[in-house]
Amino acid sequence: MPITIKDVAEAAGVSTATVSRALRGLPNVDAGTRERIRKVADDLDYVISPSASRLASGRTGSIAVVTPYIARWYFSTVLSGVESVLQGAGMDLLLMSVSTPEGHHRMPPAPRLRRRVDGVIVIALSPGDPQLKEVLDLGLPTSLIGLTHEGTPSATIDDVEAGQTATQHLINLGHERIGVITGAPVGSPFTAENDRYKGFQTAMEHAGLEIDPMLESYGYFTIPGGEQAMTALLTQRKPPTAVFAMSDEMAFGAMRAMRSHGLTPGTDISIIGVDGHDMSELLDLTTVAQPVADLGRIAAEALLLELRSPDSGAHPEDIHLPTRLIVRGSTKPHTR
Amino acid sequence: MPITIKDVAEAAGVSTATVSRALRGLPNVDAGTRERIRKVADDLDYVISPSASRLASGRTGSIAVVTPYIARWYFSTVLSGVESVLQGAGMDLLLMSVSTPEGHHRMPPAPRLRRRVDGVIVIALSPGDPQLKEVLDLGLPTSLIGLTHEGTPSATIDDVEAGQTATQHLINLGHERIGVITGAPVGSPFTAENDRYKGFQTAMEHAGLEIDPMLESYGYFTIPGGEQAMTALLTQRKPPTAVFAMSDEMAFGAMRAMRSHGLTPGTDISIIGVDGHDMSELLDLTTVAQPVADLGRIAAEALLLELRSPDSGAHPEDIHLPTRLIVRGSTKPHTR
DNA sequence: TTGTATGCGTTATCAT
DNA sequence: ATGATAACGCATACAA
Repeated sequence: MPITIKDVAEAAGVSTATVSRALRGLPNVDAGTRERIRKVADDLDYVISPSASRLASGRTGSIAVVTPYIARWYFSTVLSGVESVLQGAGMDLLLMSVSTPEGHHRMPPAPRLRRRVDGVIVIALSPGDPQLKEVLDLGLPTSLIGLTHEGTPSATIDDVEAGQTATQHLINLGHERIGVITGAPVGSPFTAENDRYKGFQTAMEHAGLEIDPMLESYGYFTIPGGEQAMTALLTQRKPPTAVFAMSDEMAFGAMRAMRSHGLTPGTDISIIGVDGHDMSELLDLTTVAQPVADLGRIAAEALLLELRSPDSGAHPEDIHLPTRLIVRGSTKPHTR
Repeated sequence: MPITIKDVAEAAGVSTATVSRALRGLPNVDAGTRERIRKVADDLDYVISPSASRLASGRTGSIAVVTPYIARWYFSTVLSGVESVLQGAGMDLLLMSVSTPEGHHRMPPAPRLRRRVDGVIVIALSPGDPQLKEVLDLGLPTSLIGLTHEGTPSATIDDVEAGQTATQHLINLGHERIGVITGAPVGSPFTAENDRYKGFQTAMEHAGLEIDPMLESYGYFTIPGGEQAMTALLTQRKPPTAVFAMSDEMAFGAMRAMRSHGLTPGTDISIIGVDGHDMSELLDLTTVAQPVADLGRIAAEALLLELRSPDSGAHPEDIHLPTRLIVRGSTKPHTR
């Protein structure tokens, strides 16, 4: 029923081959012919059949975004950056979540990727996640965001630096008993998390401060988690005077825990996060902001580039984007 | 290079037609044959070619989600609900934003939808938006979320009720000078917004209270917008004692404005929002919560249903999901 | 229940 | 610069 390339060809008095070339902007087409074909196609309201085009060309014109979450600030913001670029490039964006909104696992994404996308963008999956390996094993052009993997291009921030910056800020304010809220309990496989911890360690060492294991807690990168983590820290015999939370959302929860205990963030206990979350300004949270949407854009652009020149050896492995310390009211000089 | 249906057919000693039927679970296939084919396909690691299948069948197996924003709480949460259902149904989800992350306009979505999806889910576009009309005019099975349109199924909350509930709550607390923060300046074309305002009016009328035009402001459904709006209200000669903000995010901004003016939300001025935003609990904001992810799920399920039975006359037009008043510290009895 | 054969709408190769 | 035509890989009507 819909108009096909054949209809256009007949109406324009040329072959389908010429129509195909003309409409795709390929060379070796008379300028006049091309214009005529364009007009005819437009008049006929012709729309190419993606399925047919894909079948014949082998290219799908679409890119999958694999993410553990959709409704969380970091992920949705990255996603918006990615979408922006892909949309501009005329690429279809296939969204694929690895876990349900409730956090449950579900069908692995890899099988659902095969034969239907030209490339994949993976957001902040844990490097140890088997799902990640499966996706990478697909052998598709891939771009990582918020995690690195040997041999795969990625867009990240310098998490070591971020952790160090955050910690150093607290140190500069005179704090010595500095607590830390990480994501997962034990040696997590999360690149970002590990690196931020390294930065924390480095800063502490340089300052000649000791890391008290009792001042370490974890909050799964969620608000409630951060609240619990902070509560745990507060119930120590000797609570910290400052806390480095590895994400703004955990910091939010931590601030809430402080208030529940009658403490004022900043005044009683300093707290700093990482992210630059929309809400951090509102909550007056000091944070090490990262250009999240840009991470998405950069990764998408890198992938598009690779798709266009599958050969060009010089693949920039990992692109680092700068972070920025934003000092607000949640961190204040230590008063003894 | 990849395995095709032909390879499977040969390996299983049957025709491609039988393989096609067997693998798709169609009837009229011997149970044994089907099993054998399944095993062979599995052994060969066969994956169907979507392009070929689509071209031959005419179905794309994918659904587009058209949304004005991706990185905002309401939209990303709806999206996660939608994705969850579509993923479960084995449908591809094509994400298509109508504006850039910066809010700028871009290529209209309608042309990008043609011939590549079986159905469309539209999230909270303004009823007057030309983009919406274009999408609807595509004639594709469509499901709306957060907006209604004559003749198109939708999943929404009862916004009139929500507005009324919120306002009534303030009234019940003894407030009389009640301000309202809407989204857009003049008679906005936004279904939800208009309805919430109607609810506001109704509640005020029933209580015999007058609506002071000077106590109406707008904040574009954003935090900064809400802050400005509240600031405008606070600089009135006679500020309100309570404010109904049409979204939690605007309420957040409003709370910030209050604090900037040395006022405490709840104690000095009561404020209530609509949404049930993740952060509302943290900020102790009273709100009329809506089941956002559910809206996405319901809409997706409705669309799937329609795709499966294009005929079955009884299309439930608009599905209303219940809201829930959550009272927190931002609203308190009026003290004169 | 199974096989045969045609069509789906392009792309791309090879001529011209 | 343009045309003819063979893939591309599957679905489906029709036969058997």
